[in-house]
Amino acid sequence: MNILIVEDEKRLADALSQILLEQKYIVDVVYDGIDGLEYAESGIYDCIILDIMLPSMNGFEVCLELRRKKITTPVLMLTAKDTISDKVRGLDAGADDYMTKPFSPDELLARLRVLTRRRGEVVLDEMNYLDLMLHLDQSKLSCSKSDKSIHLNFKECEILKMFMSKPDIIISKQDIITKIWGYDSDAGDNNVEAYISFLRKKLNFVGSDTQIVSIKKLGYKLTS
Amino acid sequence: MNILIVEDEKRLADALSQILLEQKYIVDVVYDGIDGLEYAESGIYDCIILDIMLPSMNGFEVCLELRRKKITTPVLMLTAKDTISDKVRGLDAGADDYMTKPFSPDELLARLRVLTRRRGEVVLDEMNYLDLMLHLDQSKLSCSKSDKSIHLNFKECEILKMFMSKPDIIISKQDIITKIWGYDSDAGDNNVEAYISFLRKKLNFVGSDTQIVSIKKLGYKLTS
DNA sequence: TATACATTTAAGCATTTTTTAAGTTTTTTT
DNA sequence: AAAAAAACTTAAAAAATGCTTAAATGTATA
Repeated sequence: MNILIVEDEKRLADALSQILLEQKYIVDVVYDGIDGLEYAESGIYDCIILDIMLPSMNGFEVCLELRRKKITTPVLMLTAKDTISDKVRGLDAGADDYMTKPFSPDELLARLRVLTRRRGEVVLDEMNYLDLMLHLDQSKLSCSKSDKSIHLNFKECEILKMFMSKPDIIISKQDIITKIWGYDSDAGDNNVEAYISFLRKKLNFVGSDTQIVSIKKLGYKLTS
Repeated sequence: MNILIVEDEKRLADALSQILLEQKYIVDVVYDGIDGLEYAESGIYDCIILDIMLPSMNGFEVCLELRRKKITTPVLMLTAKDTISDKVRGLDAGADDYMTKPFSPDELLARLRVLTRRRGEVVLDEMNYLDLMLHLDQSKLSCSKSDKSIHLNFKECEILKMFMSKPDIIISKQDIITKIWGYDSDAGDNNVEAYISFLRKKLNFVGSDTQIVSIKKLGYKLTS
C-alpha cells in the first residue's frame, strides 16, 4: 500500500512517515505543492495525505488539479485550521476526508483504513486504437485484433495502456519506469526494453498493424 | 436518493430533515437506536446519519450491528463529543465519516455528496446466473445446477453471491477480504485463496459450467 | 462432553512474472 | 569506415503469486 505525504513541516512529515512505515505502508514524502502534484499524478498511490498550507501551491489547488486530471486517488486533507468553510472547501475540491491537527496516530490510521478499503474505481476496461484495429481488454488481460487474441501479463497490459491512451505521442523510458515501477524503484532502461520486446512479439502475433516504434534517445510511440 | 436520520433531539432532527428535503433528498427520521437499526437493515438508504447518543441503543452499537449484518450503507456519525477516541471508535465501528456538532448545512451537504457518490448494491435471496445455469439459495445456503445441489457454508455463500451479483467483473482479493471479513480484519490473501478453492470444488461438483477464473495480480471473476 | 462443522493457518508445490545479464543488432558520432 | 552508444532479444535465474491440502483451532449443538 503506497502513501504519498505532502507536508512542508519537516517534523510533522517525519512523524507521519514514521507512523506509516511501522504499519508496513510504503511511504514517499515531498515538501511542497508542485512536487506533490507531480508525484500524485503518477497515479501509483493508494492514498495522498495532503496539507493545505504549502509553499508554491496550496492543498486545495493541488487537489482540484488532480481531480481535473481524473486522478481519483483518495485524498486525506490535513490542516491546522478548523473552520467550517475550510472543511467544505476541501471536500468540494475533491478531498475524501479531512483531518485537523493535532491528531493521534490512531486517528490517522483509522482514517486511512477507511479511505483505502474502497477503491473499486472506474477503470476504462476496454480501449481501442484507431477504430478497432487493436483492442485491449484490461479485465481479461488480453489484447486482440479482429479474431486473434493473446494474453498479456499485468505490466505488459499497463504499458500498452499507456501507449494506447496517448497514440502517436512519444513516451520516454523514464516515464514508463516512473509509472509502472514507481518513483524510487531501481528498474533501469533495460527493464523497459525487455517489456517492449515482449509486447512487440505479442502485437505481431495478433497481426496488429499498429506497432511500437522507438525514437532513439527519446523513447517510444505507438503508430500504425 | 434516500437518507435515514437517526437522532433523538427533535429540534436537530427536524432541522436536518428540512435541509435535506430542500435538496430533494428523500428523508426518513427515527428517534432511537433500535428503530434506527431496524430501518437501516432494510438496505434501501443511500446514507445513514447516525447520532451517537441515543436512547435504547447507541450509535456505535447500531453501526457495529449493521456491519456485522453486512449492511454496507454509508454511515455519517454525528455527535457533540469531539474526543479522538470517539472518532476512532466511530470509524472502527464501520462508520464512513464523522461530523461534530455544531455544523453548517453546507458541511453536512458536502459530506453527504462525498459519501453518496459511490455505490449501488442489491440484496437478493435467490439469485441466478446466466439463465438458471447456476442457482444460489441464500436462505438454504445451497447452490445448485439443474438437479444437483450442494451445501455451502456462510462465507462460501457470501463470496459466491459477490461474484454472481457482478458477473464478469473482476473482484480483488482485498475487496473480498473487506466485504467478507471486514476492513480491519487480519485475514490475508491466503484466506481468500482457500475459499476460492473450496468454492471451485463445489461448483465443479454440481457440474457448473460457470467458473471462477483468476486474473493474476487483479483478482477473480465469474465467467461461463 | 462429544460431535460435527466452520474457519484459519501453514507448508509444499506449481506456475507465472520479473529481473538480470550476455550477446546481437542497429544507429549515431567521429 | 571504425568506434561508441543505444536499443534489441533471449535464456535462465530469481522472485512473486496462486493453488491445494492437511492439520489446528474455533464454535455451535445434540
